[in-house]
Amino acid sequence: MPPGLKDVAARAGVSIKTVSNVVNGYVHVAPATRARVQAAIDALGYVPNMAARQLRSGRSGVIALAVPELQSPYFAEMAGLIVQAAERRSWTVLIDQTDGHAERERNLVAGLRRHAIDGLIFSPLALAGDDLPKRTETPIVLLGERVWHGPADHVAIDSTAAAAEATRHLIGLGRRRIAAIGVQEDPSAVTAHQRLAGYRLALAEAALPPIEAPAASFHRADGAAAMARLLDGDSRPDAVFCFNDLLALGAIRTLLSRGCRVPGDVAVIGFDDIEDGRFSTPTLSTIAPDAPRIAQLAVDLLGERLGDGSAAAGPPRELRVDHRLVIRESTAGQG
Amino acid sequence: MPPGLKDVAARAGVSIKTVSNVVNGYVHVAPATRARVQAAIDALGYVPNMAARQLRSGRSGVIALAVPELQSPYFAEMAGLIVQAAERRSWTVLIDQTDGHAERERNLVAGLRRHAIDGLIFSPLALAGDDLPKRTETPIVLLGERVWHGPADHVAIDSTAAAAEATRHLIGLGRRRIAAIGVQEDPSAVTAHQRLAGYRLALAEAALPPIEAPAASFHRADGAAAMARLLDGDSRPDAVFCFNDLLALGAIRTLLSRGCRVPGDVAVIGFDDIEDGRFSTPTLSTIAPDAPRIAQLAVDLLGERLGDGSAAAGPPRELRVDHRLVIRESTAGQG
DNA sequence: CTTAAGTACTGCAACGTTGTATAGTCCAAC
DNA sequence: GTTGGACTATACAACGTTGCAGTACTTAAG
Repeated sequence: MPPGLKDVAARAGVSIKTVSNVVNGYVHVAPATRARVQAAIDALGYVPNMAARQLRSGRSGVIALAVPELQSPYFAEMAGLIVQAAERRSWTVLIDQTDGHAERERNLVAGLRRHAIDGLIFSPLALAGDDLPKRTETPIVLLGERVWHGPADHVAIDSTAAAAEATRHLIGLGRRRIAAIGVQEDPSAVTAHQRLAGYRLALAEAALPPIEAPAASFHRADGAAAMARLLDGDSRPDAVFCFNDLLALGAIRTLLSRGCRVPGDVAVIGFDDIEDGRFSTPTLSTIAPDAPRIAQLAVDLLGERLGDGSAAAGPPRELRVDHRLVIRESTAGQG
Repeated sequence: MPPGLKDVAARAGVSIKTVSNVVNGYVHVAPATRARVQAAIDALGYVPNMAARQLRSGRSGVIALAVPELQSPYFAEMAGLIVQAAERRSWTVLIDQTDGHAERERNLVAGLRRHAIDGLIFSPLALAGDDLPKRTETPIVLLGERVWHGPADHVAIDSTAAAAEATRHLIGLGRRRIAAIGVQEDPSAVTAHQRLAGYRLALAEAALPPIEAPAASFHRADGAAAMARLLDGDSRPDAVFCFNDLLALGAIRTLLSRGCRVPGDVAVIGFDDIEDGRFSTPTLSTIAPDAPRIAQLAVDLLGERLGDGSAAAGPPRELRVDHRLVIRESTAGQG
């Protein structure tokens, strides 16, 4: 049985509350007493019991991060950054995988773990904006592209504008048959829809016809399969905008294994700027969201809502984060 | 203020304990009472308070997973698998990033969060076996290659044997100048040492000279840099065994960008079988640990230690998991 | 000398839950 | 008609912590 305040108090010859005061850095404790208590704490190896603390205070010091899947590098990198940002506030992060199932996402928000976490950073995949309850027990920060004017705080880049930029880059290379990989029918697939919108916008500006290839999900295998279908079809593209980097890496794999040169025959651009793309062959042009800033802002937003002060309430905030077009070999190389 | 047992009890006209009994599925509750209580629970949206439950029971239902970094695909994939395995026991997983700092790893084991977690799955990078305390408050399962006969349970593949296999594969291709990338001086870098041992073993069998290239850490950039140094040096290799897949992908990037053919001029093999290697160009030969099984066993081991029954005590267990040599284009391709 | 303010510390209650002890009811068996 | 057992429900105490109220002493001001 680990020692409690009681045991420390007995050993130091003071009351339980005094020990508590020392632990919490309360000012009015005589130096001599403080030293005596501290000695007892060290001797017994006392560690505060978080469960009891939480029971009293209602705060656990734990925030949850819900992502579709850690196996995707983008989410893994984001998770890492959020853990780092949370650490600066000495919060711990509990990671939930939703696998993109709407029901799991709904359960999460409905607050199954309501008492265990102080806040939730949520990167929804299947959940549409309307699915979120108007007011939630624990503050929620939404991550990634979302419908604006939702009921919760959210941090995102302007996905549509970024997609348009990527497409315009391909157009600027002189390409005319520009395909998009990653199209999804499901109306709740907001990411796919926003990137598709940007793609269509840019093509319309240049009066070029869209070539839209669906993808069941956003993994390498889906990109490889979609590219294969495009190559087997009637309208072989000379450039492809993939809705994320994994799709792009899969597409490049198919292209190269069929003897197509990248970017010579087909230029490819992705989205997310995962580390893989910086070392792939060819290296991958992409849209780079300012991921560290997204993580920091998400944590800061939670921090404001949790601050017992005034800023806790207030209307949902929508923070937009910058992105950059990163041009690498897959669109500008010699291959 | 969220409702508690008290509120439900008042609404259903029963005692607090009866509500508790309903919630916990205690058998001897009259059907009528149960229904009435359940109705009150639903009406109020009662959710048990985990903090209070933990305070009573000493169990939080949370296990921690400590990995060096989520940004590395291998650890991200492993984290995902462990979250899935834990979910089957309805445990949640709290993820800690140690960044490979020995001090952070030590703190973790010393149990800063001792009261908050029921168990720890730990993938140490900097911590040597001796650093672990003999007996810990919370059960610990070690992941990845470890010195055998340590003080805690552990699950690992036979890293040395696997490294030897990979090296023998290169020898079998007829290569004679076989380099290793990922050598680390630090005696606590167990992974690097074990893989180096396997490499040396296989080379010694074939009476071939070792060519050993250090790497500061196990990222793509380190692999790229190490490969560049090898190519600039005197003994240009015709094959490379990289201590993990990221190093290998970095090495391949350097080779291709300098006009070397892979595997034509230099064959490359990695270790871990991360998803990237299945879609890179060329696809990456590698050693594939049975990762889902590692995750499952790690969680099961914790489960046994936490089982209030008999199996809780007992000497540390060492579980070995299978691995496979996966041959892809980077050693067997046409390039 | 009285009052007020500040310092150092203590004791009690409460957070929401569950284990143990207990009490009452009902029915069957002796 | 008593005894014993199974069933149903309750009361109380704890788990370890902290907020609040309160006591006792010291110092400074009026």
